[in-house]
Amino acid sequence: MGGDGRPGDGGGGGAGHPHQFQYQALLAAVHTQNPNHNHNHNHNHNLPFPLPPLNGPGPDASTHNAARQPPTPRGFADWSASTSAFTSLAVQSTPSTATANAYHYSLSPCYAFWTHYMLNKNAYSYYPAPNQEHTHPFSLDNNQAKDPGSIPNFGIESFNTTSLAPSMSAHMPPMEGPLSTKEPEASEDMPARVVAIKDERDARNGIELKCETVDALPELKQGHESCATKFNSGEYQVILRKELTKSDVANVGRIVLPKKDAEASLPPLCERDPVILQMDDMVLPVTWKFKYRFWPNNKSRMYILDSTSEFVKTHGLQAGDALIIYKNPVPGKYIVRGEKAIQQTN
DNA sequence: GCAATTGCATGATTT
DNA sequence: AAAATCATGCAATTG
Repeated sequence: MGGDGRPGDGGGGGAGHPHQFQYQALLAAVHTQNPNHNHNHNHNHNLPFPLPPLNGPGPDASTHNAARQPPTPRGFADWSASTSAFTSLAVQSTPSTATANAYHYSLSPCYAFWTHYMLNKNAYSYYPAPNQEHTHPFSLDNNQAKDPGSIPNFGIESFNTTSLAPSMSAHMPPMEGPLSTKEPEASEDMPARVVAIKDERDARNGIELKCETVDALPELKQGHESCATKFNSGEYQVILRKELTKSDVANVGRIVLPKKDAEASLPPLCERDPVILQMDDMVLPVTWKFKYRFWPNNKSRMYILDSTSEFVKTHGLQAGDALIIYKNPVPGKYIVRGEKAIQQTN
């Protein structure tokens, strides 16, 4: 049955996925649009932010599972092609001492930067610009600060990231720059505590999440890996990370989610009724609509994220890559990102 | 009848 | 060793 969370609307021609190409074209576009853009370093000035024609990011990225973002501010959604520049930057490995199966959790600088930028740019009342006293190769120095479209900086606080998951922090390269005002890394056996936006409780059908105050999370269940990225009064918290398996990417567009994380951070699934989760793509101007549900399994449950094939294809995710879900300051939504595994250079 | 989806069972791993 | 979790294959269902 197609009930699939196809895009904004009944995905008529589900079979062909011409859209992935559009997305990719979108991504690629930036490169050509911003020839100056140096892929490797020195982004501290003259960042490729030719600024988004808010009225129309061009490509018809609005179909399918994903709905194009409206020109209005919505969490991470409000951006345009220029932003995809970050994608290109993302392809870089980290110096991590990666162990064999190490998590390649790396908010690569580009992402960090992107986030940094976008938050500043789009957050409106949510997130004023990040603290600029951080110096970092990617620090936004003056650029976005001058972005006419950005909101004024109200007393910026620090933008920090707190890594919690033992497993994650263990491999997560210390985030640099703006993102690295990180707390003393939680050591492997020391799961840290995280402050999180508490809203799961109120999350009824995944649509009415209420973004309340920042509050101490009771206790992210043991082992729950999480990473809170803090921006002033708001936080971006990694609520779930899944290293994709063959079946996650090759199958029928469904990804098995780690039970613990799913139960801890996604809307509760009371019945068998699936819940549609809207997730803003972290690098594309689209909002994915995934069907979140579970299968009874033995005496337990298996949590599934459905209708993910477009997302996977669009990001070219393969086994070994990862799916990362963040909490979105926008009530009822999440932010999703596909993370390519770091290629190991022997 | 076929292809795409969905639901479930089972074996492998991990805890 | 037992229990829990998860990856995956496959049957059932749907369009």
